[in-house]
Amino acid sequence: METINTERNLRQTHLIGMVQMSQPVYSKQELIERLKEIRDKGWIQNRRKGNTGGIGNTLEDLLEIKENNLPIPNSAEWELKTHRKNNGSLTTLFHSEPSPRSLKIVPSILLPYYGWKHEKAGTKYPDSEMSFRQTINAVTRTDRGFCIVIDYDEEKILISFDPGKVSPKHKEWLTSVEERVGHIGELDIQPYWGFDDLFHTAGSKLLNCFYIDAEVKKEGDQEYYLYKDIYMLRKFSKQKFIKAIQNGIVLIDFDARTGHNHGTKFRIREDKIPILYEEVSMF
DNA sequence: GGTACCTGGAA
DNA sequence: GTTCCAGGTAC
Repeated sequence: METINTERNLRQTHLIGMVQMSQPVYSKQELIERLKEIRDKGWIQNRRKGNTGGIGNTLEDLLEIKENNLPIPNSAEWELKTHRKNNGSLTTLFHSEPSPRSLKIVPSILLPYYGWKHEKAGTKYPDSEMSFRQTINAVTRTDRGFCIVIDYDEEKILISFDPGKVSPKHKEWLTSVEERVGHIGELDIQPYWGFDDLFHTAGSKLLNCFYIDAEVKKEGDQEYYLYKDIYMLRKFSKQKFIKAIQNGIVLIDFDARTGHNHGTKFRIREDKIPILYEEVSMF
């Protein structure tokens, strides 16, 4: 395993890499140094115009790494996450489709029976385009009546629907749901994630994490990033994770339209990622 | 080529 | 903070 730590060598390795060899490998301390160098460069132009993931992709370009493949030892145990400061948006932790998987419950049930007409149906998309987008937490129901329930006895978390909690603004939608489903009440089949499966997915992806909190500015239609706060987070905690769900800090995000199910995400409120870990370092 | 993942917003 | 939404890749 070779260690590369100069710009020139990185470039050479990258060129060689294009014809066959592996990426450069850093020690964790060297990766932190590289991240600090990038921070010290100041504002950096987005290199992936038109892609909303530009902030993360641009950082990956600067590190000369492939997506989701950190060039450090035990890279399978590490994740690189980039987040925009001050935009209030959620950070995606990982994706996981709910059980029972065989039912493909999102595209086969939630979207057709509980979805609504996509706002761009008839323009960008076909007239029949449906949408089911819900960001759901365990503390309050959404205005369409969905929430997360944690069942400690059965060791699973599940999605609940209460038509009595649907906001009046969605009255027409509720009526259409009743017509489509045939009756109204709790979901006949509640999507769920078993604790074991969930902890396995979360733990294997989030065990350790480099988390970069970046500032963003825009000049014209061009974005610039300042990769400012560098965190090293170690030892993902299942206990803290389930508690964060219970407290409404971690949410479940359904994200499907007819032509594209973006997948079901576990997401966390801004800047809260460190609370999921036993050890937090900042650089 | 379909499904489940990845990276994330804007209002 | 909530609601609704985006372009991509791995297999």
